[in-house]
Amino acid sequence: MSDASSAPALYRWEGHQAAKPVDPKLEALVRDIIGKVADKWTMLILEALEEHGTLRFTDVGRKLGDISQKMLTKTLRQMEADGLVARTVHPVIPPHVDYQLTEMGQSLGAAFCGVWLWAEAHHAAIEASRAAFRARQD
Amino acid sequence: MSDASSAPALYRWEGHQAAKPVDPKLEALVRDIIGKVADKWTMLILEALEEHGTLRFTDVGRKLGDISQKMLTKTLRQMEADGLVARTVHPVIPPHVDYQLTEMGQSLGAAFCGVWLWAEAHHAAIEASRAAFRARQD
DNA sequence: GAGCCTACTTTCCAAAGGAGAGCATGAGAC
DNA sequence: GTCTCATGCTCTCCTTTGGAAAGTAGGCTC
Repeated sequence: MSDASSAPALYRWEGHQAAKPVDPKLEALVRDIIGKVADKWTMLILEALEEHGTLRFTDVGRKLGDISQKMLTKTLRQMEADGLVARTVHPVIPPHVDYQLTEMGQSLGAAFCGVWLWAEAHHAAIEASRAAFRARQD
Repeated sequence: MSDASSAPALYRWEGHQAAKPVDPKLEALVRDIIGKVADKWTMLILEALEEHGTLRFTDVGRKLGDISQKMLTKTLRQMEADGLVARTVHPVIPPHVDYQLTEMGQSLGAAFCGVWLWAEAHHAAIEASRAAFRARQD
């Protein structure tokens, strides 16, 4: 309200407050990382590699079960670019490519561990909530 | 390999190994929950509510900054259905709706805390990896 | 020389998501 | 009385993302 004098009277959805105690750059950066890392496929690949150690391209796909090859390629590339997985190409025919977690990938896997445990602990409560919500909607 | 005799010789991308030590039902359920919960907007809303306590609809949108109203509505509804947030409608004009984390939402926020710390701790390393990856691509 | 094997790539199509307008409705301005 | 605004959505386009399936390279086997 303080700076509403010069701003148009219209409600601005995209407006952002200027005064923030934390560093906005760091905030945005962390938010970007979260946006990339908090991806369904990233988490699932992370878990598969954490559990099985080194996996080949097709094996990762099989562990996940229902990922398309396009998304598998894309997500693995992104994770490689972010330094989460190491990609080892054995120059043989037919091609042989191994993927494994880097140290950073392992640490992220450890950080996500709590979320997995949470999901395992609360899946019953979540399903109950969904049922109750559905009943409430009627 | 054991059941390859009756299966077609073609490589089946969508195939899945039958012998697994863990319960496949639980595995699938947890995977589904992770797929829902490991959503960019869910995590960001969770953090905003964790940090600010109770927020109104438009305030949540402002904290996130770049979410569309459609996704905000949809994600909040999903989180409400999953029992992560409580939605309180004050029947006044103009409408006033409050959102706050439930106990379960708070526990999920705590579980994600490790991921936030990881992101804050490793953002420099990630950027370095990205730069190196880009240079490697040339 | 036909086919296979593997890690992709490409193409086409469906689904998800963003931008912006519209809606209901009563309080306050004029 | 009439006009406008404020708020939490909802609806309608239109762009981007993601899935399914076919294609590719190239040495190797039959």
